[in-house]
Amino acid sequence: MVRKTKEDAELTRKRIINAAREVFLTRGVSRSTLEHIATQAEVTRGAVYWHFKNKTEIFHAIREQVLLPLIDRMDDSLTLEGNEDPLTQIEYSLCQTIDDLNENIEMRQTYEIMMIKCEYVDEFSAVLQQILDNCSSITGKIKLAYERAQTQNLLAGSHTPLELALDTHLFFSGLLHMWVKDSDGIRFRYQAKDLIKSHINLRRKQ
Amino acid sequence: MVRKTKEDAELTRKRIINAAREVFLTRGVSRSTLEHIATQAEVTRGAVYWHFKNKTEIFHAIREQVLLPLIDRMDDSLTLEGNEDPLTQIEYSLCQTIDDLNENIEMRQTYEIMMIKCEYVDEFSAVLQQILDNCSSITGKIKLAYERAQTQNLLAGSHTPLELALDTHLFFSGLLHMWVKDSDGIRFRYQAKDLIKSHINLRRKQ
DNA sequence: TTATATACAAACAAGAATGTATGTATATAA
DNA sequence: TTATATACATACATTCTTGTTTGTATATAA
Repeated sequence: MVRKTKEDAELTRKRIINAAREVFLTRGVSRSTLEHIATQAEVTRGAVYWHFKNKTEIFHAIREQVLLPLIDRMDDSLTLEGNEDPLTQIEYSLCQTIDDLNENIEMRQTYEIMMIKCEYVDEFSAVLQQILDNCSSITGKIKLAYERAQTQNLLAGSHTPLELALDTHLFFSGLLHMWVKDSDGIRFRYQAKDLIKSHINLRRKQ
Repeated sequence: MVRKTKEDAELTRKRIINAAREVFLTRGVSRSTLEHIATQAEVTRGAVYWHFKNKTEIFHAIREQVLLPLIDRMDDSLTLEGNEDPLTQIEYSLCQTIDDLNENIEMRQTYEIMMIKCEYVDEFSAVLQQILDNCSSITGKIKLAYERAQTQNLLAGSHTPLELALDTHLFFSGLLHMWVKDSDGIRFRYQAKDLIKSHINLRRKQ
């Protein structure tokens, strides 16, 4: 039977997005067909084509649903002058992301899709540039925090905030990739936050 | 015309592997058809099916061609007692990998395929476990080097070799991912070795 | 109250990709 | 010298997907 009100239609749209996330996760983006997604969403391909032009548009919808909130949160926890010292602020910010991954299924699934269930070619290759831009932005935020740490004489050694920020960002990128791949949780998921703490302590003057 | 000798056949096999690497790189693994690969290799699908059971087998052939030599080299440069101090040994070992990526087209292409042109589902998901195992192995090697560094009192701070090794490995994982994504070279490729040097200096007692 | 746009479902047509089966020329072993 | 296995090329049948088109029930605006 046909959905009726605008609210119903919006609900259908969300069902399709959620269904697509599940299907992408288990079958990979390429092997997922609109029929798979429709079935999972308990609608027909007609509904899918009504709400989205094609699979790529669904993909982007999934990305936006999760990534936009994340960037905001990351921004806040790093930029806002908190009552914590800057190094602890960085530590908490990274740990917060790990907590998010653990608690938020949609975010976890989306990260997994973006990292190991998607091929960045053709329509998707533009996403790579977005990712790089995003990284620059995050590194910039971390750098600001390290600058404050430097001003407050919290840092061990004589490394520039930029060096430290790049190193931290690369560490965290690696950690996220491993976190996602380590679906058993044995190698990285359980100790992710310890690794972060340890990473930050490396820079802390004792 | 039909290839004749065994040497010719082996040559055809290699042509197919090389062709597949190129095709995978530009079209992604999923969207690459055996017809694409055959055309690129200037043979027909008949030849491809003669040498390989299917696309997955070609994928694994590409992986083995590059990854096996790499592991050996990484092993050597980290395990062998060189005349360098252990920290420099780690640094050189990581830099060596970057040099390899810059110089060896096949390795560069293969890394790019494995990281951003492949979906790890179904037949490919087993590769994830291999990657994790590989990472454990590399982390173990790095840890040994850090242990020697500790014995020689080269380390700043009071961090365990395991902590340091995990941190270094995650840093390097992140770096490789960024290196691959940064096809312009602007953000990471040009300064990759500086980042490594900086990372190692962070641990060095001055 | 009626016309129209909305929100889908269902049917259709076309192309693409895969695996297999068959054909064949040549090297090689007997 | 001949039989056979090798190393492919070619042809075929089948399945999957996709995009589009058509149909239709219902909400909503006029």
